[in-house]
Amino acid sequence: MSRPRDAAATKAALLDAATKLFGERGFDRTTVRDIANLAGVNQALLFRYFGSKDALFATVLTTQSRELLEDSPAEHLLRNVLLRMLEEKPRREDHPLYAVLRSSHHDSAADLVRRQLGEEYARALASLTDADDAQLRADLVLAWIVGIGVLRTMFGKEPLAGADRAEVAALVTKAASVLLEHTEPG
Amino acid sequence: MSRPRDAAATKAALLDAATKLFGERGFDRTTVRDIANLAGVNQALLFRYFGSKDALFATVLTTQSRELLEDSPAEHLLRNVLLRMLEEKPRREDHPLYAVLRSSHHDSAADLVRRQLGEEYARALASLTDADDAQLRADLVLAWIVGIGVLRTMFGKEPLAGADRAEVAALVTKAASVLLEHTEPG
DNA sequence: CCCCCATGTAAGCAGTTGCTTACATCCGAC
DNA sequence: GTCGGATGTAAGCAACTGCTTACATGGGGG
Repeated sequence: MSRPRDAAATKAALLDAATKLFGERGFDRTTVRDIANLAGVNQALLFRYFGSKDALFATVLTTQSRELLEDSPAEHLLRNVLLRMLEEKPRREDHPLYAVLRSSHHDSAADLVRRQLGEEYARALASLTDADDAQLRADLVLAWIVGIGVLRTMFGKEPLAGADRAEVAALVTKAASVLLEHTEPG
Repeated sequence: MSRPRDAAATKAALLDAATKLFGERGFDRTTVRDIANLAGVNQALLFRYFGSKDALFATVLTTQSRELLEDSPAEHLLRNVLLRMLEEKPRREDHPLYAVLRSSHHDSAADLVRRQLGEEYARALASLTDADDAQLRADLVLAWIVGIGVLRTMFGKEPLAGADRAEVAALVTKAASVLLEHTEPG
């Protein structure tokens, strides 16, 4: 009884619950029992379908960011990521960055995934400039996005936390364009 | 035998070990046994002198923040803070920032860092511009500095983590000057 | 119809965690 | 000296963790 026998729905429920809890509490403070309860699923199924808590975390990160990266052409990536980060009610679970920030891992598969994500964002941003140090410039822009997320959601720093999205986005894109502009011929 | 009977030294050893480990691993991934071992102290003493792991964490943060004081002339503040954030090893006073970032819950800890960030840095940075939204601009610059620290020390993101300090500082100051410049009369 | 396996469940295992307890031992006050 | 509290030690407890196992069950293919 109880659950409909539907593996796909069960997996999805687990992934949703994990996404929410990892984003809100971080990896360590989220237990597999919490995830299973929120999903309304027996916790043994979590291991059947995802293998381990680490693997589930990795799956959460990759699926989340794939969507964002694929939906945004490079020239709009900065703005899109920024706006997502600046949403009125910061739905923490919405952005994998929050899960990453609240879970600092120096071992395990999750660390690898985090590295890959950073590379993907940086590569996309680096394509916006033809400067010699494009990669470094991209890292700096990425750092800015991360820092804004940290101050807003983890520290609640005012006035940034309560600032108007458009205003913030305008200031950041203006300043970041100094780093990401193409050199004009002539 | 073993330890000299010196409560003050024991407390100090525990506090030092806790400071180091909380900063490196965060609250959750640091165990009281780790702290006691690093301090060379029986773990029962940790509870005798600090009450609980939570209380020890709070003590670490408050103790450190009292040490955090840096006076730089406002015009050089950005550069000084930047260079400091780009140092190879984070300073002792920088640890509360990372300790909090690596520790997912602890609201009081977040309050502490927020207050420091606001009063120490943001106010000074805000004095660098006369724009209406000086505070917001200062927060954004501060967010950048924090983000750079996160990518370097927590994520080890390359090429940023291994980049030349001066080069990074040059790029950041150039882009940040867009936000912090004074409006020219006429 | 029946069999079989994908799906779901209940229970528990081994390791770790924060914290406590019961007990030695030292040292200063008297 | 000796008494008592401050200091240090060893052991263990109860709860929680990720994960596994042994077992029900239902539905689709033969």
